Amino acid sequence: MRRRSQSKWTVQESQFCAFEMLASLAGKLLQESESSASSNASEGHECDSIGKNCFKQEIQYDDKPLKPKCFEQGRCEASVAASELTTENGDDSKDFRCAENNAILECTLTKTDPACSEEINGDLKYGSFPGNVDDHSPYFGESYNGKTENAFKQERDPTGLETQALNIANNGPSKDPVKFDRVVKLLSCRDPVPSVPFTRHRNDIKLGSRDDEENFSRFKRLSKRFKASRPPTRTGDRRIRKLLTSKYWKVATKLKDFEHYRFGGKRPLFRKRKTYYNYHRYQYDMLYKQRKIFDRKSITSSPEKDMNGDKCSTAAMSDRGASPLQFLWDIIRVYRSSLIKHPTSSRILVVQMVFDRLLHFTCIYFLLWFWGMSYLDLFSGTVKFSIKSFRIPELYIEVPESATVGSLKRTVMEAVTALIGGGIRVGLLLQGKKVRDDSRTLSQAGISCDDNLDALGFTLEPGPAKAPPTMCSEELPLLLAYDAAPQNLTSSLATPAVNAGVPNCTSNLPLLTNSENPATDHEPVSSKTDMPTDQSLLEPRALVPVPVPATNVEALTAVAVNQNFQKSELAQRRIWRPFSISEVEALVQAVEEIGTGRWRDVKLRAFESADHRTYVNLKDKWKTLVHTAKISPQQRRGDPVPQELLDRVLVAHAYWAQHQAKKQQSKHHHHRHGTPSITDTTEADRKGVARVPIGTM
DNA sequence: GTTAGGG
DNA sequence: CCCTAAC
Repeated sequence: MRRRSQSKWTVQESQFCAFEMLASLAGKLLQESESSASSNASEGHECDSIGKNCFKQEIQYDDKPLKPKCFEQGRCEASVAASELTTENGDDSKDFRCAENNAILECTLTKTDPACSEEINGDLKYGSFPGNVDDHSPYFGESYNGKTENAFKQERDPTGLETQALNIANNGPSKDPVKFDRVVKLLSCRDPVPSVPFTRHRNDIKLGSRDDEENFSRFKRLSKRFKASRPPTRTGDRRIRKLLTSKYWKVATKLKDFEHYRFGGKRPLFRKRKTYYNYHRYQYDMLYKQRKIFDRKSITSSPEKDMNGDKCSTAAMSDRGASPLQFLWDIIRVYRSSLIKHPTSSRILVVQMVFDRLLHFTCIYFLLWFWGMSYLDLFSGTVKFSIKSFRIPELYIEVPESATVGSLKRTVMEAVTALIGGGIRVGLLLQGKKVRDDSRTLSQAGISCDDNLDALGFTLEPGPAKAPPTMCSEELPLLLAYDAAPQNLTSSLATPAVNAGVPNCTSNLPLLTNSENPATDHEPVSSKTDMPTDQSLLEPRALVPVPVPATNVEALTAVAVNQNFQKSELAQRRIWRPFSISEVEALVQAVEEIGTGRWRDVKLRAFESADHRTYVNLKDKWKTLVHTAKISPQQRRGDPVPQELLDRVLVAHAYWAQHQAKKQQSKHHHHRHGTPSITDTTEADRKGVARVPIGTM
């Protein structure tokens, strides 16, 4: 009997470590497959002898790009899997928010080479549960000590469905189409209501204290060995946060969402940072799934695997002549749309659109993009992953009541395009019925704030595919945040254009809550016929190998992914608005009068009507002004600020700094002696009396 | 909600 | 422009 043990190394985390690790890991795997074209016959042997070190080095976070042989040439595979979950109270599984709260990010690294696996397994099994093993599998039969594992498996997977899924994923789907269908459903999980057993056992695992305890201790042991899997320390966490802020704020935001989804609705205990320890402790409660992905070489050599490997994606994509972008139409829906009262004008309609979740395919796109891989890589054996529950922002659209139906559709289309890319067609529903006459005005069509606040609906349908706009890459690719990541992907983080088209009136608007109407939620808003779905991609029957230049697909994918994410999830950054000279003037003036510690007052006095300037903006601008004033003119960039203004900046800065120091001093003095000091100007400040003396200016 | 400061 | 801490 063929002996093959399987090692799994599974860590589940929220926050950033998972991502950090995955990115690092994926990057290194890629690096290896790229740079190690020349390997030799002694691989297996070498690996046996240095297996532990190999692996340890491999997933170590800190640099050290050592290349263990056993990771070369796609023989080792990383698998990240996550699935749709519902809540424990399965009855509520239709609840949008419930489902949202269960995003799971899970990483499974699977070592597949038999020659290497044993050594590594010895090291890695600490962190893994031996689930997902089919007793009848010739691959696994021998290497398991049946009882415990079986019991555990039963407990976790009472129907065996998951086991089947994994088994089939491992061994290929061709033998039992029916079973495979089930499994495909399970794995792809487009259905927001996954099978109950699947859900339940995971929750059991996550919440069960016994397992938690066990896992945690396992994890601790594991983390001693592998730096990458260490429990994030405060410092580490902080470092990663730092890493992900600023230029990488977008990802940080996204990851925060993960965190939110992961824990937001389920474990109040973990909402607060105070419970940091417990929080992290529970992060390592684990894990359920691993999937082996096809070996790159065997895909090309085995016709059977061709059926569900590489060619699948190629066929599915090219078959429909679709740009990868169009995959999205199948998974983006308007979850709810309604009219909202405009804060000031009754003649203006404000349309609120809440999008359905982006299901896991979109998330896959994101990760592909994140790792700089192409869609085809998904099927060619490098990594496999999915993540659930991305959110795209709500959309607010203002239109005058006198606007036409057509213009509303167009406006929505533009806004949505800004969010997720082009090539969409927007339909308008009123009371569930399509409004077709584009030429009528909204009030003629019966759309007004007065009566039907909730009767409005939209459909998003795939429209004529447009060529993705070219991207400019002004900033470094996000991937560079991880030194191991491939750097050849020219991803762009250019400022998205969303704000231009979408009035940012979120904060001003009273939200109509609890107005969800489940009946309209699942309006067939996406074409059932044209759209490639994730399922169709995995489905054997859908596979009609069509030769297509892979490079095109890759290119398109990269672009689409980038755009989609930069424009949806990542599109909330305020657009950059350089300060004009007159604004600077006003700011300087105000600070001269008010001082540097009362930015709210500055805002109120000088920028009251400038909605796009917050007091934080002003404070930041002052900061940069001071800096600009201090450096030499040659070092300055951008629109030159008149030297006269900069001089005033310096004077005011110095004055108020001194003023503040004096205040501090007097405070201390006051404290020590208990007597008020006449130098205490706090009261004067508050009234705006104090200001930079004219003489000093 | 504001302010201060690092990025 | 963002984020967080501290207030």
